[in-house]
Amino acid sequence: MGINERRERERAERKTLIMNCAKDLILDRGVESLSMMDIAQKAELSKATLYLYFPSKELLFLEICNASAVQFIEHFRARLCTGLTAIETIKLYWQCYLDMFGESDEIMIFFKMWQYLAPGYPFLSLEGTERPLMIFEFYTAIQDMIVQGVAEDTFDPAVDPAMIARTLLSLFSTVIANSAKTPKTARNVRFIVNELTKIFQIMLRGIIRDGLDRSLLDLPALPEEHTHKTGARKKE
Amino acid sequence: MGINERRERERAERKTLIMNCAKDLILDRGVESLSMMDIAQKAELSKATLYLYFPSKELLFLEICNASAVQFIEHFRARLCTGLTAIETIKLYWQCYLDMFGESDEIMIFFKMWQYLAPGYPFLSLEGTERPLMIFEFYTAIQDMIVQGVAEDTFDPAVDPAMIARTLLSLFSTVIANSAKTPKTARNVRFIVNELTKIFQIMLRGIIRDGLDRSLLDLPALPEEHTHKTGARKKE
Amino acid sequence: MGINERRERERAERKTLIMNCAKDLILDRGVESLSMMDIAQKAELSKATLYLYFPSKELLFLEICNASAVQFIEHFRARLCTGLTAIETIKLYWQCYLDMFGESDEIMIFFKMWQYLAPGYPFLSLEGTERPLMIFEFYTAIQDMIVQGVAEDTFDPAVDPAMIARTLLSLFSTVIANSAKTPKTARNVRFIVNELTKIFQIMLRGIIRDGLDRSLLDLPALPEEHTHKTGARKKE
Amino acid sequence: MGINERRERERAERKTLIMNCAKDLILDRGVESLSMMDIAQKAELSKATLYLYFPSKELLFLEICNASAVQFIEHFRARLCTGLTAIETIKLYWQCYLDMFGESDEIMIFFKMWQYLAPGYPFLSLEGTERPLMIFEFYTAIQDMIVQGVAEDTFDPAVDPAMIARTLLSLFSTVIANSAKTPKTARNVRFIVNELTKIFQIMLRGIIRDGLDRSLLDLPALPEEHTHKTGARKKE
DNA sequence: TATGAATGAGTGTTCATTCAT
DNA sequence: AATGAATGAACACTCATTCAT
Repeated sequence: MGINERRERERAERKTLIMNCAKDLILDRGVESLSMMDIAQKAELSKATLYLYFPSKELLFLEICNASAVQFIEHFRARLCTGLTAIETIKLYWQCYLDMFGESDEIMIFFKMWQYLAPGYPFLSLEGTERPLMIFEFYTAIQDMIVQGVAEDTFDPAVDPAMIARTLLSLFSTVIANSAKTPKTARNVRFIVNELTKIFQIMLRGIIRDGLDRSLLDLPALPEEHTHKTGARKKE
Repeated sequence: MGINERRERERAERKTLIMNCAKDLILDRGVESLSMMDIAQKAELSKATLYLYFPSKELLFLEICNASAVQFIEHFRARLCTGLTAIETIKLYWQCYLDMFGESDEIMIFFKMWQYLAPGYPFLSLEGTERPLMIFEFYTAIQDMIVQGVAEDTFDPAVDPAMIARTLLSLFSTVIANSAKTPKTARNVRFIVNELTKIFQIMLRGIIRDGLDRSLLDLPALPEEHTHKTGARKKE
Repeated sequence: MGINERRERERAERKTLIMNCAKDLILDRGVESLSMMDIAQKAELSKATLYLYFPSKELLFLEICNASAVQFIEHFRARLCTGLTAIETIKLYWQCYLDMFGESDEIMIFFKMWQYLAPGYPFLSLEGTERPLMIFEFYTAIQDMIVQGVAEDTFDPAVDPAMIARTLLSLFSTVIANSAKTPKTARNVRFIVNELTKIFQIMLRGIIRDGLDRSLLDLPALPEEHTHKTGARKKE
Repeated sequence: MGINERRERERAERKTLIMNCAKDLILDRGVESLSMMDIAQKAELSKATLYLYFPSKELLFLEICNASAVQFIEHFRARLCTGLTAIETIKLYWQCYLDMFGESDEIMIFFKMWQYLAPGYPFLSLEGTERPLMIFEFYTAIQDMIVQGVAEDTFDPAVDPAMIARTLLSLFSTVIANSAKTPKTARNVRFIVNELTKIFQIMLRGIIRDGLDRSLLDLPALPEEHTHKTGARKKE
């Protein structure tokens, strides 16, 4: 069986290689204008070889999107512990966003891909899609926190947790995907993160139960020393 | 002179025909995959004929976008009167959205086009674009209202009006453009409008000055009799 | 009959107008890239109207070519008088070239058109062409002079007059048509004329009968005062 | 390594196939009206395949032109030896033209391509062209010979070598390119060659130093047995 | 397993020509 | 007589996908 295992490992490595090349190109030049030939050239493979690992361009893209989503979700789950209040969980979730955004480009790739592959999601066809998108995890995680917050009497009981989850995700998606459009040198991580934080905070204030102290919701700010970090992915 | 007038009228009608065909296709299948040949076929014209009315695909698209923007802005301006408080103006602005959204597809087309033509706007390159996009009007209108609200001591003085305007516009854009992706038959105008209303209300609650009564911000709901109306554009 | 005459006169005027517009455009931008729409716009007529006066683009061009040829030939014939030796006639012919080249753009238009319409002529298909090109007149005129020169014992009896005529015409054509490719401001009439004169003189020296004094063949040089004149056609 | 070599050989063969198809079409119907689709059809390939071998139409044409130029220049250089007088070198150069013209169509293709790619050259923009055209070699070779002839006191010191080179090249170009326009069956190689020879001889006589014996310049004639050969390229 | 080669179906755009009015 | 409108056929070029080797 050793030989089969090695085969599978090598196959996985090749897949990862291809996906990483595609990711680099997505960051550089966007999803729309990305062709299979571009990816093949970057990976120093032939176009035909790409099709040995991915049955189509669409599915390659989908896998990239999911892989990035998994990275975030695992990052989040690794830090999640039991016994947290809704507010604490939300703050943790938020901190994970900031971590990922400051330290790697996976979040950007995820949102760019998502907007390309399922632009309407999650505002529509939540149930209709047959594609196994990890996006669902992002969505339910937020939703669960809101539900918990309502149960804990922190959030206005009139809020619709599903809608809040959709809206927050959409906002994050828009802000982050757009920030990816600025050239790397000019992209100001700190600015984006602050923008996101403010929006998030406004949304939370908007759903807090009447009478509670708003300062409960103050979110962690990006530590000063992250300002100059623009992402971990190395460029050749 | 009668003949020249008729000619001009017919020409304008033909332009409108082409733009309407393009709009229908945009609503059906999105902007990205829309080709000049598709439009020509829909309009039952030759591709070359399109070029008699629009010098390029880009300018055809821009004209569609602007025409839709103008429709909204005129609708809004016609209802705008002096002496309104910020909150009243915001409610009016909002009502105009609802009117347009319930009665025609122009808002949808506008937001789809916008996302295609200036995808990062207004989150980036506010000043950088040299294209005379009506989008700017949408943006400044919201911003002005927030500024007025801060001045009137209705909104939290800590808010950044430009950021709020960006965020609101982005939310409207995302929700509406995405709602356009659902098949016509299934699209539930009432659902979308309620969604938008709730989001807007949450955002406003999030920026209201501490201590003010939130019910000040209650927005007009879509009247019951609009529920079954799904848009004025006829489909062949 | 007066009304018919006026009609015909007006028709001729319109034809001339169209041809002049085409000529201007040929001088400016060359023959290859010249479209019927360009001509129509310049003439402030519709494309369809052009077809009332010329059955096709090709025949319009042909007529322009012939008209320019006629201008030169008439210029030459008006100055031709009986009793001239071959050398004298050649010098006269030459002087007419210089006149036309210095004073109007007809020669340029003619050669440009010629190269476009019948690029191989007269090196080939002298007899094969069914198109009534005035080019033939240019050719036979030179040929006749060479024949006369041989008869008068000025030129080497071994020369083939037809071939000399073909070659000279080809040289003039190449030099002049190419000179038209330089931008108007830079075009140095004097340079071109001197170039042509030297080439012509070399050809004549090459065919003079052995033993005759070469200085017989010295050609008139362009008078100094023509240097700054670059053509009579006015530009709007 | 054998497989790579074979691949490269096959690729070169396919390139040659495409170029040869293009050449045939150029000979048949000229450069101006030649489209990529024509070439693809002739080569029994798809249009897209052509782009696997040549990045653009322009570069395909340029390569054809240069390849033909290289053929001539190599033919000439292979025969060039040191210690020749200017007259001898000129005669050799000439003989090489005749060889090529009698035995293959490369000269024709070269001149046709040249007129298409750099129509004014060398009469204008000698220095302005940034395209690495082999044409330059043709030109300087002739110029050098004239300079040498003047130095050796064979040619009239008043001649301008650059101008003579321009003129001769233009003549060759015109005659040969034009001769390519006659239908293959009718094209009389002998006639063209004799024509060229006479013209060349006349030009040389026109610039020989006064007093020298003209018979010095007698050029080699095409051997009788070449008369019926009309070119080596086979037609399907 | 990997790939070079190939291609069909497209893209936006241009233009000489026709025809109803 | 004049023209606005229309178009078919063409153009150079691209790209996701297939297949023989």
